[in-house]
Amino acid sequence: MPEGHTIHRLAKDVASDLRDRPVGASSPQGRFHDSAALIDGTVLTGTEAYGKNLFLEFGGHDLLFIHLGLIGKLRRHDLPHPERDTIRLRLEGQTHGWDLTGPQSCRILEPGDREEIVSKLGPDPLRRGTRPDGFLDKLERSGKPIGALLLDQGALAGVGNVYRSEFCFLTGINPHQAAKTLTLEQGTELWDLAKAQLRLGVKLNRIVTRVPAEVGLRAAKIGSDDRLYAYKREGLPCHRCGTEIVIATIANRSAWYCPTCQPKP
DNA sequence: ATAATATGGTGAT
DNA sequence: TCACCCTATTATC
Repeated sequence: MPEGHTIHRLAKDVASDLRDRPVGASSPQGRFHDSAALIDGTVLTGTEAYGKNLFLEFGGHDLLFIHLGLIGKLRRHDLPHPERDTIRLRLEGQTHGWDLTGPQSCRILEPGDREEIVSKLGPDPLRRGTRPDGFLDKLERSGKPIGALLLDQGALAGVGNVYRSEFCFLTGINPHQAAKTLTLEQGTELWDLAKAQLRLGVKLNRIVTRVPAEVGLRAAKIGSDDRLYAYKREGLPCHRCGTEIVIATIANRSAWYCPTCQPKP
């Protein structure tokens, strides 16, 4: 579920449900009980997404940090909530509530913590006014494969394992190619692509890389397995040339690409 | 019933 | 490079 587009979408949706009103906070699962009591009944004063990191501000000063990790979910429910014994944090507004399960992190930050977290991140293409310089600098110097750099949150914040395979496909770049051997034009193309694609991801609340380029927006009805070009498509024919998509391990995770459309230079 | 898997990240080896 | 964390869903016995 969670790449940067998911977190930005959550920041918006949670804000429109709960912002500027007192929020009920609890921890049915128990592990977050004391911290939930701290913010229970206070006003949600703001939400912020930075890459895959989510910050919720309560009472104008308490900052709650959430990172979903691989399996975490933050789900919206009508009230009353359905029962479940794994809810780390439950937030309740007037008409809707949000349940957090399986997060990698969920804690109240101390002063300075937010700055420390954010300072380790590369530019987030979903944040307004952000420039790609930090990403392009890393690209220029890094001997890592581009498929590894795209997953590095310190180089580019918000891209995950689906988008990295898709961006390499869409730019025709082989994911094994060393980042520093790419041209500035290719780096800029990757940045622009990340910006456009993650924005679309926020809008659709899912990753659909095939739609805008080839089919047009109304093709949201496209078969749910045909939304992507490469991710998890090993052995299947490339949507552009018919060659079988192959799988490789890059930066400890699976990456998929078309050996014809994305040849090694 | 048990195992494998998942759009992530950390900390040990 | 690996083991491990957290949960839910699907696949396999």
